[in-house]
Amino acid sequence: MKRITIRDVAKQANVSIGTASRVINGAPNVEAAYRTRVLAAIKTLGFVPNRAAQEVRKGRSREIGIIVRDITTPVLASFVRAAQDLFEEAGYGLLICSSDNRKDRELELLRRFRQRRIEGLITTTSSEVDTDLAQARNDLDFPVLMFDREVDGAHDIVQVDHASGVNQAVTYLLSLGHRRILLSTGPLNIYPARARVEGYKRAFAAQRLDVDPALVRTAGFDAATGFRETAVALERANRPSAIIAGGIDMLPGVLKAIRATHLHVPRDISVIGGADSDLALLAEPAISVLRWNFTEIGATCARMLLERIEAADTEPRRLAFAPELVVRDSCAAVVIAPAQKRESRQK
Amino acid sequence: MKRITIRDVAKQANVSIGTASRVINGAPNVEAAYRTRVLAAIKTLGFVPNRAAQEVRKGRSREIGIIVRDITTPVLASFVRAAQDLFEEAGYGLLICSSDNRKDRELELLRRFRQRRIEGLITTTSSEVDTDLAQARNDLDFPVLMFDREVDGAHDIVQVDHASGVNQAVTYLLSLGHRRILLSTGPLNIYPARARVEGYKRAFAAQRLDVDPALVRTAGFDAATGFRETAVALERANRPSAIIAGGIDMLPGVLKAIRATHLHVPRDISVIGGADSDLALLAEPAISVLRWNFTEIGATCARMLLERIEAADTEPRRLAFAPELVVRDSCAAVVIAPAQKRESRQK
DNA sequence: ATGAAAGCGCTAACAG
DNA sequence: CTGTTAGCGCTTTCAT
Repeated sequence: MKRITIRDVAKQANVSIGTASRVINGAPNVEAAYRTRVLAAIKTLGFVPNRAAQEVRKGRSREIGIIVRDITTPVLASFVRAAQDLFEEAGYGLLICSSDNRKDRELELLRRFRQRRIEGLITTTSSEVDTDLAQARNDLDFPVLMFDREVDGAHDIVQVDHASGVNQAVTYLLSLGHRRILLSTGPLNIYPARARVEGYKRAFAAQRLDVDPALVRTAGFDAATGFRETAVALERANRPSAIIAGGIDMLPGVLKAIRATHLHVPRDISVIGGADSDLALLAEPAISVLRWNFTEIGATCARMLLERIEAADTEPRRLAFAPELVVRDSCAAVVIAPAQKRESRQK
Repeated sequence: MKRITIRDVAKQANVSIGTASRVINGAPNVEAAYRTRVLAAIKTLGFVPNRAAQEVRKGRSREIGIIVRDITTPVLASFVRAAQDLFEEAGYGLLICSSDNRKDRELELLRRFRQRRIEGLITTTSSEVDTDLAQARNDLDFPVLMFDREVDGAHDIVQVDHASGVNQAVTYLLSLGHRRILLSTGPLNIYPARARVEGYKRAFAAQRLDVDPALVRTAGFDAATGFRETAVALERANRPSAIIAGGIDMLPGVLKAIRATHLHVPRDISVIGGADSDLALLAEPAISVLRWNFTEIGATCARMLLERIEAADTEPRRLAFAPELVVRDSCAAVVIAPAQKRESRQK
């Protein structure tokens, strides 16, 4: 089965290759009779232009890359979808990849994107301090928009204001009388974890309360870590009275661990989720969460990157979106004297 | 910023373009001294071969395409990941796209894949009977593996045995005394919906019971439809005593609708989910589900497609995987006399 | 083992 | 408006 090329089309339509090409690319200056003949030839032969050849010749790919940690996370999907809509409208295709938060995979994806000569990249990174990754990013000859990270280099940056989010959550819990609040989040070499810890400390400081460093855990963002951290914390004699899931998809892990201890939410333990989800909404009781408008954020990223592609040498920009605390039924007021807490469990 | 090409590398290393190319492609017959010089040049110049040019010249893309309805669905993500692992190992890249179950988008994706000259495709389809889609699929000049669909054409087919799954679910519910069982699933122009309905009827027939056609709903697979169908059904005087979510991600919608009516699971209404999820596991009570090994299925699809690429003219094959009913706490035995049911609601 | 040169499928510049 | 032709970046003969 021989591949049909533009040459076959030209021959079939009895025109030159150039004319065939013009028709394919919708050039205006083609006589109607020729155009119809070429179109007919395309149809009968079932010709589809070879994209790779077009890219080589045109010297540009009209593709944008995007790297997320895990496309499965529904909020990230809405982020990607919003960005995709804008890119398609602007004539760009979108290559979507998951890094699984692994350095080797991230490097591999950057390499492939270079090979593909993409014209822009929206990405997070598994580490802000890793020199290999920083090197690989700086070797890129297309603009990079950093999402929710804090890195050196001339990148545009769009972030979620996690400090504000966790600050709202902790302030709320403190007002309910909670003092032992577990924050489980990712490693401090990544901005969202640092910001959450900062927001946590700020909220305590505002009330002139001390932070128990043992309650600030930075082991990882994923659900499995959420499970482990929660399980360990709940087994301790002086267990926390509230937990903040400091990651976008940690909530399942946290809830599984709580379930395993037979503690009751919110009577025995209050919970605030790191992002909204069906699970948070449908859990019994419904879980209070920090929520962002990911669709808006995705659209903004796309817009900024498109502008950057147009104007490569303007100043890098930086933007932050503040989350909103959605109060549902997963946080209860707590008796102030710590000794009482154990009793309330019996009730 | 000038793009560096293999020509620059050759010049820098003082070798011919051919030699540079041989080094880049790891050809064995290059003298060590030349090789090191080329490698050094590549490094200092930061050269990365242009993938599009390679594809044009080699006449093949070494890419596989995959179209799923919605990559967000976690089970589909594990399906894709398993397939991806095998493809990468075999030297193929994977282009992952969501069709959103929309015909226009599906056609557009097929068109793009043709332009990209992919060498194989794993896909579902939004309609098995649509002639445009069938036409577009048959115009493809690379092998297509149909996932969970029933279409004409010389495609390999891998399916989930939904008939068996729903049959298990209904048989189980009948054994608990349920008679009014709502099955909410997708339109009958798609295999998984047809198969589920068939499994439903078979289970009733096996007990010599009649099916109430009003309880077999085929409006759609998505969560929003699950919500609507459930809400409507629960408002009727003679409401069902059990609901089967006949779709991979319908459960959130079903549960939301139940929540809105203040009915209690499983006392007032029993529920079986169409696929396993964190939500099913963590809901209160935990939801019984039909479960498949999506990782295994994804790997199988990849393997079959790779074999098909090797041997284009062997007989198309067909495979089905049976789901397993995972019993949790969302189904209760029901009092047989229908009149009693309303009372139990007050209790 | 290496270099020169042809050419993959296509677009665009040029001449007519 | 159309045809001819150079050449995008690369791989792969074909000589040497």
